[in-house]
Amino acid sequence: MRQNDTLDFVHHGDKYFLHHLSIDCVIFGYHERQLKVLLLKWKNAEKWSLPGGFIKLEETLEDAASRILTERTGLSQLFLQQFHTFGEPKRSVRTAADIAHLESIWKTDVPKEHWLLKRTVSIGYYSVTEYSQVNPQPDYLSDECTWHDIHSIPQLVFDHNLIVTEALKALRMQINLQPIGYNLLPKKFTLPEIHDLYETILDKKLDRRNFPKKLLSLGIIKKLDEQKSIGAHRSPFLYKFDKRKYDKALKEGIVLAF
Amino acid sequence: MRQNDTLDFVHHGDKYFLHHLSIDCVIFGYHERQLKVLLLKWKNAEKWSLPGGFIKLEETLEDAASRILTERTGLSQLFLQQFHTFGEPKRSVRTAADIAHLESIWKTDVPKEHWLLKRTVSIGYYSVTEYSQVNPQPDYLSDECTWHDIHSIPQLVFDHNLIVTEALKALRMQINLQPIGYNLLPKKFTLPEIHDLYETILDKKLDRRNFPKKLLSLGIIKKLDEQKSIGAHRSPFLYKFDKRKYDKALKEGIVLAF
DNA sequence: AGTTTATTCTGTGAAAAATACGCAATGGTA
DNA sequence: TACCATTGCGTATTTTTCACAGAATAAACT
Repeated sequence: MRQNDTLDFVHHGDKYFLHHLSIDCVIFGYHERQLKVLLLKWKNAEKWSLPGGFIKLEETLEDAASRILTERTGLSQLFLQQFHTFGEPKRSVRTAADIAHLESIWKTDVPKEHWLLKRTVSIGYYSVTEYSQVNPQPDYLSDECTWHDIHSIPQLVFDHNLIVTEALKALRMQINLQPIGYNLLPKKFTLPEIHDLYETILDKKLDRRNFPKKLLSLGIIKKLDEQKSIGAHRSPFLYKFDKRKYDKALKEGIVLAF
Repeated sequence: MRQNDTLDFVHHGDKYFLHHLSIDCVIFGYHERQLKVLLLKWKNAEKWSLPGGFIKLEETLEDAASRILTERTGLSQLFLQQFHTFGEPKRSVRTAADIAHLESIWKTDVPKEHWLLKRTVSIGYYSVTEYSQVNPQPDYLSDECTWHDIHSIPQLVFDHNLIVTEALKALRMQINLQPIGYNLLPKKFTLPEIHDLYETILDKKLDRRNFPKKLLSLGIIKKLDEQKSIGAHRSPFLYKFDKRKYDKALKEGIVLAF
């Protein structure tokens, strides 16, 4: 089955997919002050890569990104954001195939003008998710599918290290223009929790006293009368997002300038 | 000659260019409080379009964007910035060809799987230039090549109206993170001149008295001892960019928050 | 067992800095 | 001397910075 899938993809993929184009997804995972990236390890290869794939002939770019992500990792319903398109001439799927388990297929008979040997331009998407509850599943092309800390990313195939760097840059810029956290925090959360989230993503200290003021004055978060017990310390108040104002800020943009 | 070029492009372009991919450039032109966009009018057609073209097999995306721009408009050496990739499934060059002077070629014999009929994903680039000294020249595919005020852009082919809107959004966001003006103003300029530039691009009022403070405190511009004569009015002081700090801000980013 | 002390985290108010804005001063021309 | 765009000044308002008081619990002590 799986071997047939692979053969079909290699030999007939050119009829289903746009040539020269691919999509790569940088999925950031957040949990308890840690920011990670989801990487796949190809079968019989030592190098890691981003989840990626091709675009069907009659599919929007967003749909393709979403489908690829689900196929490769089992994750779905993520908010994906396009951030840059990478197209150095030397990029091609061949390099990948060389180190993957497709090797045996190539060795037998590979026409010089095969679609997978062509130069490939890749459109980059990123997303952020809470990773503690999620259990990503590798597909038939991959051995492993695991989270890697943003500070210790291994060497990746092609220009994928560059893609991760650029995605992180885009995410950090985006955070100043759109709210974040609705999908990353529990329904009710404390100020330290959302504060930690922002500090981790931006990788810098944010003043504990000023931080809530902006979000509160914009009405994006609201204070509740409840408090959370956190053991041997003063109980922090709980907050929740004001979904209407949150969505409005998401749509129209804001200037947080953290 | 020109007809031969066209025929060669239509019949053999598939051997020189990446399929399914194109580049569109939004060139903003600034002059005396006016922001315009450079548009081409195709021969024998009433609709306007952005300058665009295809990517050669062994060419970086940036080189392609730069080459396309020079070929279509005669402009060169512009700083181009990639901002988004557009790929709705219905996009194809065919729609364009239908209304262009290539019509006659299509009518005779056009194979269903011709490369120009395929779905096309377009990578968007933008730039800003001083347009008063520039005289854009249409190429052999176009009748006209003229500047259109940002507030009265005609109906464009495909999704080009959307591309212009998105480019403008990206430019306005970019302005808050990087300095602008080095290529748009004379070596020595007055505060009102650079003030007008920012107001025009952002399309909103900026306080006349506080505006210079940010640029001066960041050291990006420096006051000179000279003044400029502007007729029957008080002579404004001249300023110049501090190229080192300007380039540093360009590279590392700043937060202007206008 | 009850009380005190120590620790660690949350929460706010007051001072400083930056920004907004009205208004007056400047300088060049007619 | 009237005009007008540019410039500078002074005060009101907002935003940012910063330090200490308060709360909750565990451990130590009597």
